Amino acid sequence: MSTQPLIHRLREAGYKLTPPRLAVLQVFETEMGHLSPAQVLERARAFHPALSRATVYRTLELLTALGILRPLYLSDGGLCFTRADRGHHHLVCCDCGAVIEFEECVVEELAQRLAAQLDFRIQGHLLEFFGRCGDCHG
Amino acid sequence: MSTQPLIHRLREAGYKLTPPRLAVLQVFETEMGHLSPAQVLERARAFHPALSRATVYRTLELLTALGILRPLYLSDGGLCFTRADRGHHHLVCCDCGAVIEFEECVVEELAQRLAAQLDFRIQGHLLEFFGRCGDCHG
DNA sequence: GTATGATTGAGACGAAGTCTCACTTAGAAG
DNA sequence: CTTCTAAGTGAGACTTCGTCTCAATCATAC
Repeated sequence: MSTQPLIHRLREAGYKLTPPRLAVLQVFETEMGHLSPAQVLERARAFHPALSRATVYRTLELLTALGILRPLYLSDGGLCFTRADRGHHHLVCCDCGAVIEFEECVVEELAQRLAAQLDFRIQGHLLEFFGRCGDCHG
Repeated sequence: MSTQPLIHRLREAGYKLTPPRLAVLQVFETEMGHLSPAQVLERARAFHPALSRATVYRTLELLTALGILRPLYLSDGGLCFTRADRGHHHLVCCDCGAVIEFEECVVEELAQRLAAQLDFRIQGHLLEFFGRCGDCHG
């Protein structure tokens, strides 16, 4: 994700390019994983110290609507955001909350089929397995 | 999901069988979809009017630990619970929030492979596609 | 029936997200 | 460059949601 084309997308959609928005974009430029709104706020203040909590939420919502970010609800209870240009695959332990990520993706073909059948433009996916990790099932 | 064997599981695990726990179990006996804690509270009060919010959370946590329920973090922002004995497959529209469920499951084989590789006892899964539904993409 | 530890309800508490509003600013127009 | 204006912002009040505490209650074993 390079910031340049994203700036274009903002302006094409009629939104202004402001320091707070740039700061949030910059955070996700270097972040490959997922971040909570509080983490985004903390990191984005490195670029724009006056950034407020409300603006972080507004910007995350905007970038989600534009398909640049996507929300991710992890099993530890928190809402996070991640870049929309990747799939997410993980196993979550219901007991200890451990998250194991894996890369293998078996859903691309299904995605294309569903997109065609349902007239849905698919941007990404989340595949989550849950159960007990080796430490927790005795 | 019949309540009888679940009652056994509770007692075998050393937990008492109380009216609040029964009430929550009864709610999920007739509910095929997912419910937020607030919804569970509301519905379970039909069976046990004095039920408190704290107890709902405690019971949901307990039933999750026992593998009877599982948390589900939907893209509309809320934590829900659903019966753990099914997979969940849906498409979510980032624009309007519409959720389209589908049944086809392509992950069973992958689940078994990962379980073996990672020593993980898999109880269920969530497969979520996101993007824009037919109404929202122009 | 009694004893006892698990479970509960109520409400205080804390964290997280939303809303409002006066102020600021990005971008357009001249 | 300067002016104008609607979009965007920060601050903080507010609401909502989940957690914690603790005295009272209750399920179960005996």
